[in-house]
Amino acid sequence: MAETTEQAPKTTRPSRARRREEILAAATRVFGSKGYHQGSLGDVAAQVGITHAGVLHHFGSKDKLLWEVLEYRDRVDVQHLEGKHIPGGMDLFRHLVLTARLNADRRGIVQAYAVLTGESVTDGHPASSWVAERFSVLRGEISQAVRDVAAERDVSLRDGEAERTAAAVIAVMDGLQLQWLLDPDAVDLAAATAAAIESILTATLGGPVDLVVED
Amino acid sequence: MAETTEQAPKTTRPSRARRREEILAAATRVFGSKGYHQGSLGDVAAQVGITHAGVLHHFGSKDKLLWEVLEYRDRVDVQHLEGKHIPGGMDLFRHLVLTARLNADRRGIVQAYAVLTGESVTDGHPASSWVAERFSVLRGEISQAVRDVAAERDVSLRDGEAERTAAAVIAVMDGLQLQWLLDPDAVDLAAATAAAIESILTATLGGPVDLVVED
DNA sequence: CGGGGCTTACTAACCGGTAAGTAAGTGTGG
DNA sequence: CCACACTTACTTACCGGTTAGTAAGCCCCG
Repeated sequence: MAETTEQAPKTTRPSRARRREEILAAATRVFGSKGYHQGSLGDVAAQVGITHAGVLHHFGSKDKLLWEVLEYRDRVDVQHLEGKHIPGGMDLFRHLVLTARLNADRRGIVQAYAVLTGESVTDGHPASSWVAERFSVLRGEISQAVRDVAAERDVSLRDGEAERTAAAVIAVMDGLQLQWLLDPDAVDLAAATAAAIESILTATLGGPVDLVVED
Repeated sequence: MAETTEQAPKTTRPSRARRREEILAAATRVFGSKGYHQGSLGDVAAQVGITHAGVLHHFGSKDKLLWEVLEYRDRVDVQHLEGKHIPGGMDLFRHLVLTARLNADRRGIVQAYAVLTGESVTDGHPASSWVAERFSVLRGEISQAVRDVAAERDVSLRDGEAERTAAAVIAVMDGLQLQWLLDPDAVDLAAATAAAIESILTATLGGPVDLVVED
């Protein structure tokens, strides 16, 4: 594969920042398609046309690269929000449904998330605390939205019901992603996610909800 | 009879069947705690006090060992059914809730399932077809149960709604397991699973469902 | 002309799998 | 009832391949 290293394809060598971004994008693809343990620094390096030592030059170690990949994913994930901060109340659930719809065309990122999340359950995995923290934050945000909407509608919630609902919403999104990744024809990610969230919310709030999104 | 001491095999070598079972149990622990790629044959072998070549003597290759581990998990998983075949109709959902309750005390098996399922999303993973097949069968069984219960109640389902509901039920179970594994204090596996399934079914069937299980 | 970006070269650790040897059991014919 | 043939259950040794990480040096750009 490394034929002639001779060639100056670009006018200048990419700047440090740009090169790092290239590597992060490549690492996302590699870790997403092969997992963290099975995806090697050599694989990542090959995708940007350098050697694995070149990658280490920028990130120091594989673990540090993973951490930056995870932060990078977060950045990309909220990119379409375009500055507007993460919504609350019923808009949060519309945002989740919209995200699922967008995800149906971003298989790579979804796969990276699924693989790393599953892998993080293994003992001492470098991503486990990141994933756990992420779940915790998400549960907090979503359960707050549940409480807000319930208050708005004068619905009283049982003890811990907001948290249970939040966990269920996250769970159904992750679980559907998994099934969709393994068999895209068997599961319509956007439709199934919307229907499931609607079911869960309707049951919790005791009345119909409107998740229609137009944009 | 009097002469031939039908001795308990304490000092003798374990029989083939027993040894294989020992190795399968060890492999379940290893793959569950470290994943398939990261868990080595040496790890498995050490747990039964032999070398990695000894493990290969019994199973031929690491891939074949994994396959038998997956079947082994299935066997253990339905063990509590005690001969009675997998139920249908509303009993199937009660069975799922019961399984979740039992799983809360079988962390190892749940972890193995979660890790291998997540890993299976990677390209060319030896377990991917097994997991995909498993999801497919489960969706089929559960969607049939949904249709049966709907017919029983004279509820008409929209096109593909039974399948969507089935996918959501599986998804919420898997997703909650993931969150529970990463933070057992934050999620009550049994309660959250029961509540989520009840929500989804209630929405699909347009009326209350009874998931109470006693045994 | 200096330093960052990168390569080449190397190391030490593992990995799964194979081959060959060995000790212990099992079956059987005389 | 036992000797001999054969099988089973491993072990030790080794192979080729892959891995992350280190060290040192080259080269191009500003």
